[in-house]
Parts: sequence; C-alpha cells; structure tokens
Amino acid sequence: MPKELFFKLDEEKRDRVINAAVDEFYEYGYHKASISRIVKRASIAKGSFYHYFEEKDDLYKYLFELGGERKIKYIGPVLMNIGAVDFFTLLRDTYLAGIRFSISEPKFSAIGQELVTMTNVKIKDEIMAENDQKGIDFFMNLLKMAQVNGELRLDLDLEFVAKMIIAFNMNIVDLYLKECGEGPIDEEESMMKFVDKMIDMLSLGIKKQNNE
Amino acid sequence: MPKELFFKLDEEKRDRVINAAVDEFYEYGYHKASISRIVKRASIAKGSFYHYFEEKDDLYKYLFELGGERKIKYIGPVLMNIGAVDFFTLLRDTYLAGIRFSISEPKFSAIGQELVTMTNVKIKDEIMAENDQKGIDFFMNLLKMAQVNGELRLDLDLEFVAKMIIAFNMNIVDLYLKECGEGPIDEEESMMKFVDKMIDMLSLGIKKQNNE
Amino acid sequence: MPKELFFKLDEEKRDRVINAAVDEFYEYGYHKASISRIVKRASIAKGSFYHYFEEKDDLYKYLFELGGERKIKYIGPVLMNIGAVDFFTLLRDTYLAGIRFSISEPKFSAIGQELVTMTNVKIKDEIMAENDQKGIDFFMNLLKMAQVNGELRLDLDLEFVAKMIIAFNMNIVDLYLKECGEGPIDEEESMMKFVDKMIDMLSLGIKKQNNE
Amino acid sequence: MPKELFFKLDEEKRDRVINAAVDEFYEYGYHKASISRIVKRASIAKGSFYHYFEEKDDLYKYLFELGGERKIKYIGPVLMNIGAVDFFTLLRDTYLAGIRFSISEPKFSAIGQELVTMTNVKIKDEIMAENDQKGIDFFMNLLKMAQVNGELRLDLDLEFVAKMIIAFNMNIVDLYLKECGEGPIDEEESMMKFVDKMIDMLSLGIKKQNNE
DNA sequence: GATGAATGAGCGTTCATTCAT
DNA sequence: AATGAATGAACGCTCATTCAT
Repeated sequence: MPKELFFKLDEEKRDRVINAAVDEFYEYGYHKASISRIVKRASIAKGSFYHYFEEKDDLYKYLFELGGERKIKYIGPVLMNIGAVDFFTLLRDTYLAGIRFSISEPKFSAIGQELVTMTNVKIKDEIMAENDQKGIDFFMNLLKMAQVNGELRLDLDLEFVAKMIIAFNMNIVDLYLKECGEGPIDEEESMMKFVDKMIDMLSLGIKKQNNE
Repeated sequence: MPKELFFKLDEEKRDRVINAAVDEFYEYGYHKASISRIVKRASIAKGSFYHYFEEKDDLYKYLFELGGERKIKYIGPVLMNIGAVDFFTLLRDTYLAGIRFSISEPKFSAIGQELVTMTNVKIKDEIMAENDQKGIDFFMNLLKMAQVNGELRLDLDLEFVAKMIIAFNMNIVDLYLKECGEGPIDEEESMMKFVDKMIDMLSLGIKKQNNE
Repeated sequence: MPKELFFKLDEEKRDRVINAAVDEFYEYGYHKASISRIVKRASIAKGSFYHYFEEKDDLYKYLFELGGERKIKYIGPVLMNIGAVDFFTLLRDTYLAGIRFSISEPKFSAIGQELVTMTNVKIKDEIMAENDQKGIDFFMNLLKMAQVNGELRLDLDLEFVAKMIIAFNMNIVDLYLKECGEGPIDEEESMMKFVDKMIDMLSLGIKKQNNE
Repeated sequence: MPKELFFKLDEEKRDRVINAAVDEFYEYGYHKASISRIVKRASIAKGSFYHYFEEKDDLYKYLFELGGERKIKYIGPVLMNIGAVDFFTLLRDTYLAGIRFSISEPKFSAIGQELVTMTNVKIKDEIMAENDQKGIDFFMNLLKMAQVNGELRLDLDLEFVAKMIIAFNMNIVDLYLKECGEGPIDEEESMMKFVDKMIDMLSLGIKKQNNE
C-alpha cells in the first residue's frame, strides 16, 4: 500500500502519478517498467516517489487494487440482481460488465491480465493469495443456487465449472478485444452478440441434440 | 531465427545452448532472462552467442518454434484419426495430448504460456502474427466437418467456437497443472476425468435440459 | 553545538532527540546513521531537526560532549581522592570507573570508541583537537605528583606514560567488554580482577625480577 | 576474493585498481568509499569492476588480505629470530616492524585500523573471525616459551597479557604516527626510542622498586 | 570461428538538506 | 517555531551488446 502521504496529495498530482504508473506498466509490463520513467512521466522527483510508495512492488500492488475497484464499478451493479434474474442472464451480464470494463479501462485491464499470467514471480503469489479463492467461492455459490433453482444440471463438478467460468471470462475479454482490434471497439450490439455466443455455448453446449 | 552457424554446430553443443536457454527462460521469464546466465549455463562464450543469434529475441523466437515442434509430436498422432473418430473424441484426445505435452515438457509449455499472455511486447506480435491464424483455421475445418457429419449444432459461429476451443485448451492445461500442484502430476486417470469434464461441459453445456 | 533553540526545548522533547540520536549512532555508526531515522525515532519533524542543529555533524559532536559529561559522573568522584590514596589505587579506580561507565552507558561508550578509531574524517580532528590534550595533561600531572611521592620510577618519560595510560584505558574497556560478551557483564568481582591484572602489569611489568 | 579475471589482468591495470581502491578506502573509509569513484580513479568501466569483484565487500576483504601480506614482509623476518633472541628483543622488533609497516604503507595501515575499530558491521565479523584468534594464540605461545626460559614472571595470565600486547601494538603504532605528525616520520632512531620506552614500561613496570 | 573482457546506460533505492506553508 | 513534502545527486549493481584478439 502507498504511504499515507500519497493519499494526502492533491488529486491532480496523485492522478498524475497513477496515470504515469498505469501508462508505464501498460507499456513495459511489470518487469521492465521503470521508476525513473514513471517519475519523469509524472513530473515528480525520484525522491518523492519513495515518499509515496515503499518500493516498486508497492506501487504495482496498488495499481492492481485500483484496477479491482474500478472493475467493481462495472460488475457490482450486476451482482445486485442475484436472485432477481436467472443464472445465465447473470452470467451474461457479468461477462458483459467484464468486457465493458476492459474497453473503458484497457490499461488497467491489461495490467491485470499480465499479473494473472506471470510466472515465477514473488509478487504474484502475494497478490493472488486471497483474490483467487474469493472469485472461485463466489461463482460456486452462484452455481449452487442455480442448481437448487433447477437451472443447472445436477451432475456438475461445481468447483470445476466455477474455475472454467472465470477462465472463460478472461478468454472472452481477450478475444473480444482482439476481434475489435480490427474494428470499432465500443459497439454495444457486437459485444452482446459476442457474449451471447459464449453463454449459448456454455449453457447448451455445441453438440447436436437428438431433439433438434 | 538463429544464424546459419548455429545449425552447423555439433548437436551436443547446440543442445547445450537450447537447454540452457529453456532453463533460463523458464526460471526467469522473458524479461528477466539473462544472456550472461544462459552462456554460463551452456558453457559457451558470450561472443559465440552473438554468432549464433542476432539478439536475445532471436533466441526466444527460436525456442517458441522448437516448443511448437515438440508439441506436434503429441498432437500430430491424434490428428491422424481425423475422420476415423467422432469430433468430441478427437477434441478430447487433443486436449489430453496438450496436457501430456505440458507434463513432459513443462518448461517449453510454461514458456509458451508466458508468451501468450505477454502484453505490449514487440516480440509477441512478431511471433503470433502467423501462428495464431493457423490454429484457428485448423479447428474451423474440423468443426465444419463435424457439422457436416451431424455431430454439431448447425447454428454455431464456427470461428468463434474455434477460438474458444483454443482458449479452453490453454485453460485446461493451466487448471490441470494447478490442480496437480497439490498432488501427483502423472495420473492418466485423473487427467482423463479432468478432460472429460471439460468435454462434457463443452458438448452438452451446463444448463438443465427439459428431457433430463 | 546545537542551536540555541534546542536548549529552549522542554526537557522531554530534548531527551527524545538525544536518545533517538544515541540509538541511531550506536546502531548504525557515524557514517550510516540517518537523519531520517533519527527524526522518526524522536517523533519530530525533519525541519525541526535543522532548527536545532546546523547539520548531522553538529549533532554528532554534541553527543560526544554529552558522553564526556556522563563519563565524568563516573570518573569525577575518583579524582576527588587525589592526594588521599596512592597512585596505583587511583589509577585502578579510574580504570574501574571507565569500565563501569561503559557498562551502564554502553551506547555512549561505543559511539566514543568509534570516534577514536575513525580515520580521515574531518569531524574527528574537529572534536579531538582540544579534548585529547586535556587528558594527557591531566595524567601527566598525576604522574608527576606520584613521582614526587616516590611511587614511580624517576626515569620515565611522563608524557609517553600518560599517553599509554590513556590508550590502555581504552584497551581495557574494550577487552573487558569482549570478555563479557561470553558471560554476565556486571560482576563487580570479575571487573576488579581484570583491572588488577592490568595495574599489576603496568606497575611491575612482566619481566621476571632477580629477587623473585 | 576477487574473481579469477582480476588476477589475469596485466599488472599495470591491476595495480591501478588496487591503488584506486586503497586511496578511496583510505580517504573515505569503508562506509563512504564509492565504487563509482574507484572506477573513475582506476579508469575502468563500472561494469569491469563487477567482472573483477563480486561486490564492494569483496574488494574490501581483498585489500585487507593484501595489507596482511605486506605486513608480513615486515614482521615475518622478525619471527625468524624466535628462539635466537630473548623475548623482549623479539617483542621490540615486532613493534618496530609494525611501525615500519605503518610508515611505509600508511594507507593499508589506516584501512586495517578502521576495520579493527568498526562496530556493528557484518563484514567485520567475517574478516575477523579467524584472524583475531590467530594473533592471540601466537603471542601466548611466545609468552609460554619465555616463561619456560625464565624471562617472565610465572604469575601472569598469559591470555590476558597476549591480548594486551596486541592492543599495545596498535596503540604504539597509533601514538608514534601521531607524534610524527608533528615531525619527520622516518627517523629510525626516534622510532627505536619510542618502542624502547614501551618495552621498558611493559617489562619493568612504572612502579619504583625497593632495590632502586 | 571462438573467445571473454570491456563497456556504459540504466536500474531501484537512499540521503542530507531545503523551503513553502 | 514547527512542519514534512520535495528535491536530485549519488549510491551499489546488472545488463545486452561490442570488438580486439
């Protein structure tokens, strides 16, 4: 966590630092991101940086947290509907929210992605320790509820499915962004089509059923 | 690509270089891997390295290619069965082959995973440019054939499904290895159960059907 | 010397600063002691520090002076006996007092020791300039008196002996503390034995005399 | 220890590095000595330094060792006389050799002195661990022999005396150099007078004997 | 063709000191 | 008088790459 001082900074400066850091980590990745460049980008003194943060990792963890907070702005409202809408609608809205977050905060999103896929790095375990399990537990609960409501097959390994749903969430964001690399990125309609295909596949499978 | 000279090396030396590089990239990741350590591991001179390879990235790309070749040793045989077995069996065997590759070549596998998830790194685009499309095309063909054979729903966006299948392949390897972090890694049986759950989900979906 | 303001501080705060400084210089030594840590330890503002002291060295010199004052509390009473007890008893008590000071004020003692042994440091000469000669003069006077009283050989170079006595004082403290590193540090008895060996050596020498 | 490469350097360059380091450590002391300045003084690249030495401490330890070797050139010949001359002559010659070393290698001498008196520094213990005890053992053996030969009092605590002799050695060097700060430094005669006073004090003590 | 010493820019971090509030 | 944020030079150290032998 940043030191107290960082939060006492006037917002303009704090934002300058955050933006500089986000840009840098986005552009260079965790390993090659450089404090020197960050302070230059933010127009603060090198020494100041170390008044705000314990060390490089401290900043990185903070960005991750910030990213989480921003993501919640997108996903939180969806979760308010738990119980009010059916499971697949909820899942669809969650996926949609994820994509929307990634579109409007592409740098935070990319930084998060990198972390998820980093290997052999101390900081990953430090950050992931709790966060990982949380997500799995959340979706397992959701799945269990849906099962009880008769929305899901009863012969599922819920933990497995939960993990897959999370993994798919990443895939879908990833793929959608790639897709859009070739076109306009903010079409609500295309986004929905995309997610619907995913939900359709996940809910019904791709196998031709006898009764079709 | 390595320079000509590299391929003129006697095999033992070439292998030493490759193994050293694989170990280094596996252990430190793309960004932190160090040429100095690689040449030390390989017991060659620093200068020699630059006779064999243009630069660090050159080596990295070569490793990726090598990894691909080794993976084909596992997946290739499965593909011989195209036409002889049904689609889902084929898919299942492909996934199984992927896991087996990752278990017996964990370092190549990890290096590949890292690349896939790297962001904003020049080298990624250079490598991915062609390779990506190849895989997509391959699975699209497979899917088309399965559709024709009446194994798959007709209302699928095959390109989308192909991309998902590829993404799921990565997920499944990843998850299986994580799972096995907690247990023995080479149980054929557990591997199959794992993959079957995936195939089941992908083929039938998770939604409760009326006729259940 | 500290600035006026420092002495106008209420005692509690002044002590906090002093203790913080003593702790810091003891722990890190002159070169590595950090103002930042000192002000943190003392819970004062960095700016305040520079209101109290000209600079780092200023504080250091002051600590040295303080240490001298505290040492006098131990040695002063001994010197009251000048004329009342014989020279070697006086010397013995001086040495004992030195050890006692070092035991009860180990940090001041260590800081002083470090200074004595510092080389090529501007501050050392600044501090030592006057203090050194004072001690030499004092012991020369003592020695002269003892000579007059027939306690000492007449063929001694008193300045040389005075310097040696001072040097030995440091040695003895140093050695005693090292010795005690291996045992309890506060045994009056062992301390006396230790000093007596020193006095014995200094007074009679180690050479076998004919009349033994 | 320096890396192999350092010893393969042509002598001129190696000497440049050693001299630069000696000058730097002499001038700034262990803590403030700077690699940047050393490489500048030696006109080598920063990177080269780290090809020659593991780290700063590595260089420092090496200098200490070098100093030891040079000192042996002075003290070694004296020790050849063990058994051939009486104890006090031997001791006198040892002290003289120590002074001569310090006069002709004042920087090495000063660096060694600093180490002896450093506190709370990891490197000290690393270097001192063995060296300390060696010296004590050496003098204890010498003392024991002298006792057997009837040269020394029999009621001495030999370990204590050995430690004192070593401590005195440092004092004497220190004091002589200070003394000479005020005059020419290389007068053989004055040096001998100085040491003789020390030996006289140590052998006979300063107390007036009855038979005088 | 092989070698490995040399390079120097760049890294993350610490520090004593200044100065606006 | 007190504050503590800001500064930026300097630190020890690493690195990919070059090039003379």
